[in-house]
Parts: sequence; C-alpha cells; structure tokens
Amino acid sequence: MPAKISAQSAEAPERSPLPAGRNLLFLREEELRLAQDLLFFGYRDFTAGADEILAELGMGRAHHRVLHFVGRRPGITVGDLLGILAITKQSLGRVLQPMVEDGYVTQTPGRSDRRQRLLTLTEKGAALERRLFERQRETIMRAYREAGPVAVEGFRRVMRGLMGEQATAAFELLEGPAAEPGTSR
Amino acid sequence: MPAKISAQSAEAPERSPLPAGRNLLFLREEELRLAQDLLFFGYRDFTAGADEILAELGMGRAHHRVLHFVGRRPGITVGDLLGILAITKQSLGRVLQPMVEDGYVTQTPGRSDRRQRLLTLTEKGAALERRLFERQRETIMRAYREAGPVAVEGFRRVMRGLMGEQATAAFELLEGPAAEPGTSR
DNA sequence: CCGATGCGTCAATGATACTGACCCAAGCGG
DNA sequence: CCGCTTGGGTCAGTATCATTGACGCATCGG
Repeated sequence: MPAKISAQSAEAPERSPLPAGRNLLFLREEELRLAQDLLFFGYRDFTAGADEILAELGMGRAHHRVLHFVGRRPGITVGDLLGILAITKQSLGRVLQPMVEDGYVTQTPGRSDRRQRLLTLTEKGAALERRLFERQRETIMRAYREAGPVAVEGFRRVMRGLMGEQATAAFELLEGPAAEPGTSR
Repeated sequence: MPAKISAQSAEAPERSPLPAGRNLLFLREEELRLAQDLLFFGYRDFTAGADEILAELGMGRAHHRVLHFVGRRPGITVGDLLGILAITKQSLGRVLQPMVEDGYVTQTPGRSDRRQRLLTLTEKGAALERRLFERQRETIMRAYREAGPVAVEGFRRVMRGLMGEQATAAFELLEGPAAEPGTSR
C-alpha cells in the first residue's frame, strides 16, 4: 500500500580495504551475505502477489508452476514436466490431477507414443495463468524499469550462474528451440 | 550423476524486432517470463546445497534462516526476527525452540527490557551457520565471478526492486546501521 | 513375446506454514 | 499499586508441498 520506494543507492562504505587485490571486492564475504539477503527477500516478494490469488482459489505455488510451465511448453509430456520441476511423480500428481478435473489442463495421448499424456492449458487454465502472470509482471516490470537494461542483463547473468547443471539443462530446453515433445532426459 | 555444465552464453537472438519503441525491449512479455524462469531455477539451486546439509541434521530451510539472520544481527529480539521472516510466532517457535534446546542459539533477557529474549548464536550455532554459508558461498561466488562486477551490481538493483515495502524496510534495517536492539516495528 | 518405458496410484511421513485463543511476566501510566 | 499493554511462549487444529517405495497398466520396440 504505501508509497515511496526510493531505491537509494546507499553506496557500500568499502570497509575493509584489502580484499583479494584487484577489483574483486564484490566477492568479499559481506557482499555474498548481502546476496543471500537479497535472494531471500526478493524471491519472497516476487511470489507473494501470485500466492494471494492462488490462495483464493485454494491452490498453491505448485499449481502455479504447472500452469506456468505447461503454458510455456504446450503439449509437454508429464516426464519432461517432472524433469523441469524436479519433484516426484507423487507430488506432481497431487497437484495435476485436480487441475485436470477442474478443467485447467487437458491431457491428450501422444500421437507418436500413446503412452504419453501431453499436457496443455485449457482456456480456463490459460486465463488463470494470465492473471497470475499479470500480477508478477507488475513486480518484475517495476524492478526492471527502475534498474535499467544494463542491470537487467546483469541480473540474468547472475541468475543463470546460480543454476546447477540439471537446472541449466532444463532451462535451455525451455528457452531453447520449440523442442519436439519427448526430447529431454 | 551428470557431468558437463558448460555455461554457454547462448545469447538471446532478439526475435521480434519491434517492442515499445525505445530500448525497452527488456520489458516485453517474453523477457518477463524469462525472469520468472530464472528466479525459479536460480533460487532453487541457490538453496539446494544448504538444504542437503540441513537435511542431514534433521533441519530445514527455516532453521537456516534463523541461523542466518541471528548471525547477522546478534542480540536481535524475537519480535524483530519475526518481522524479518514475516512468519507467525508459532512457526518461528517450532523451529527456534529446538535450536535453543540443542544449543545452537541462546536467549538472554534484554537488559533494558527484561521481557525480551535477545537471540545470539552459540559457537555451535555459528559453526553450523558458517558451514551452510560456505556451501552457498561457492554457488554465489561462481555466479558472481562468471558474471563480473557490473552484472553483480545489476543483479542487486533488480533484486532490490523486487522487494515490497515491508521487505525493503526489513532489508534496510538489516544492512543498515547496527541497530540498537529493539529498534524496529 | 518380453523387457523397458510412461504414467498413475496406494500408503505413510515430514517440514513449513497458518489461525485463533490463551497465558505469563514485565513495562508503564495514573 | 492497579490495571492495561507489550514481548514472548504455547495449545490445538489445519493446509500445502514435498518425500520414499512399491505396484499396476498400457504401450513401445527389438
């Protein structure tokens, strides 16, 4: 509700003057602890808006993830989705099943492999995903705009660097070419 | 299991050439969805290492947060910690109590207000926090080093922008002056 | 035809979080 | 000194998200 955010660049006072040697000041312990704080607060508030909407519908973050990734890769297989989310079949099933029953997601047998259940958002599902996206969009857009394009590029580079191999693979599968269903793993 | 990481800088191809008008390309929907992905994967892997250590000790992320923030602000009051974590007394109690019993954290009555229980890490607690930090340090340090100082600054600016007011306040209280115990709220 | 694969499902467990109510001890104003 | 407020703890009940391990079924593929 309130008002001013004022991203005061409080300029770190550069306390201990002797780090490694070069300009590696940004690798000092204090700087790394700052990163921990930023990730904690930032991630929490990033998800907060969508969480409110989800709560009204009796859903949780897990539902949002399904909507998000199925929306991003219509026709994705259950296996690929599991690979992206890195959770167990159980956990996904508990969330996915009701979403199918409630008409947010459809399962259609794969044409080349009929064992597969290709997942796609229904109109209802796409609408909810849209609504959740719009909410987070505001948060990200504000942060991006205030920070500027150079900062955004830096943000991306750092976030990518945080990912391990498994996530990097999933990420590249996602952002990459419109993978033909059943590609991964 | 896996092997090669190869952080191939796949350089976004800049698909649709006509955004808003200026150089606001980075605010397009696709770019914002990319941010969602990055935050999801990045945050997950950022916490993954510490989670493993915690699991061995029968603890969870909540315990880590307590260790982290108490370590950052020795002598913090329970109320201030609650404000930072933004959880209920119940949730904190369930985690904090065992940590006191197991000798990770000490509670000492405030000298000016004896109702307060000022929280401080014991040596044991500090050691564990240290261990957890070292694990995350590797992850962050790698990401920071690969990305470079400019990117790091951008990362910080964006993450700060993601925070809401409540988090911003807590954040500034944390990073700011060595607040005299009992300042906030 | 038989083994591997894709998917669903049963049962049990644990961590994290919530709400609302209530209690105790200490601070504080009158 | 008497209330009221505040800092903190606690009880009871509930919900989400995640886990492990085993099993069933249909389909693929050599």
